[in-house]
Amino acid sequence: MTIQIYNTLTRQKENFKSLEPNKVMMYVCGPTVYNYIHIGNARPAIVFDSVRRYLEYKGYQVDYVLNFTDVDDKIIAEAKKQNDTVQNLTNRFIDAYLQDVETLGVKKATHHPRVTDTMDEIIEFIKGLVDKGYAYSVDGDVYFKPRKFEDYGKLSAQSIEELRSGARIQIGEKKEDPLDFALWKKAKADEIAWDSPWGKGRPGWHIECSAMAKKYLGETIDIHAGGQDLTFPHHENEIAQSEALNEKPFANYWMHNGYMNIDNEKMSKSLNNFVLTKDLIANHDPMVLRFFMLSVHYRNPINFTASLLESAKNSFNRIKTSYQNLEHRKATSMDIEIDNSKWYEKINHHQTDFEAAMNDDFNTANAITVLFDLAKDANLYLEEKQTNSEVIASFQDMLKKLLDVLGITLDETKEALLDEEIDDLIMERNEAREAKNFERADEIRDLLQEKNIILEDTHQGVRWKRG
RNA sequence: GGCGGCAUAGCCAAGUGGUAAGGCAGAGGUCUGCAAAACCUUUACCACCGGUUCAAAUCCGGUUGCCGCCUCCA
Repeated sequence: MTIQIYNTLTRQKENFKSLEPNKVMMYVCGPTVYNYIHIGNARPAIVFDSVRRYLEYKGYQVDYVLNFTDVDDKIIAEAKKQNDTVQNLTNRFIDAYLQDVETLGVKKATHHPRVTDTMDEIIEFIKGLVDKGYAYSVDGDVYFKPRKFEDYGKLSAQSIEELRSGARIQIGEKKEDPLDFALWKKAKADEIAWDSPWGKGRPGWHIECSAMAKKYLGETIDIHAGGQDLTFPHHENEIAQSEALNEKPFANYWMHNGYMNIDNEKMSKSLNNFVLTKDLIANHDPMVLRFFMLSVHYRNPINFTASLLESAKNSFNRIKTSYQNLEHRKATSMDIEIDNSKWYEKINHHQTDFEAAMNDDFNTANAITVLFDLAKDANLYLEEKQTNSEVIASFQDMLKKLLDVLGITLDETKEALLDEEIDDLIMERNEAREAKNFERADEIRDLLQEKNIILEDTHQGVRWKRG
């Protein structure tokens, strides 16, 4: 069974075939680092991390590149505002970004290049485009000419004439055509700048990604991904730059994730309606946020509200609880000699279903449904009078394995020992229950609940969990 | 104006030609000293109108509503 990917370039699902067998080269557009990321920014990080994890699960070695745009107009403006250097500012927010996404279970990229560390390659790239006649310099600026690139508009499905009507020339720009976009921007008096054949300046936004993708992955890559809003102009321009220079396809598959909405409107820095990731995960289980995001197909929009997150938490709890109940049952399971093949078959069947869901353009919503099915069967198994520890372990292993593909981990540290006082209270309650002193038993249960410890009486003894 | 997306139960969300997955919330039941957890049962004129088809949530045309890109944005 092959993986199918919806390719924005062709607007249809295609069978995925990597350039090299068992290897995938993947580039994801990263953040411009002048602020903390909001949960909309976290969506591509999570979604494409799951894509990567699934590809790895399927045996591919994935070269995953996620860049940092660490110099641009907004960064310069923000640094000025904070009376800090561009470098200090960007270092700070790169660290913050990495910390946020790590908390969300995102694996580190193979490479995390920064624009400011890729300056030589960027300048070389621009030189090449100028030499080929795709770009021209005017008074310290360098512009790319989309008109010269025949396929311009192929990703966003727009004709060059239609695009032209919407294009504007900003004051101070010296473009030959409104569609032309900057590859190199001349530095203003006190701005951070690099030397180039066109004088002191810094790169335009689009050229960075073309140069970084080429440097770390090569001239043609397998998958290029990012948010839907990058389709035009950013990715369209990347294609134009890279294919104009390299004369070969830039990326075989283009993937774009849908927006994170808030009150049904796009969450964005410019609309100022965002929720910072760091603020949210300070008060909520980051795995719940991840689960929430993956419960919707990556190309569809997600509306964010507190109650939807709460609902996702309850959903996730179903899987978590199932795992914990398996864990609790381990102690009283024996290696009984009965035929367990039925359960093993079920477990394997769920794995197959999970893969089928993921093969279908990374349909994590359906993959999660399979996790519910697996948890359901685990719960049914726990209804059995006698359980086998190997079957229990198989359920647990499969749950963990599939959750791991989605980048979701179950917190097992809670199994740490309770302190003695609590332990004593549980013992006392057990004695009270045996003596049918239910008043005292309930009192103790309420007392522990105040300490966020929930007791559950089962046929196999008392089970506890944190609330 | 150009391009694109979306509309499925109280809520969220899969499903893109064969008669509606799953989860949350709710209701009833089983189990339990009571709870909890779990299990069982239960909830859909698939925005509207027309067309194609033996058959449409799914394809085509139209209508309405919402959203996005075309300008920095994941």
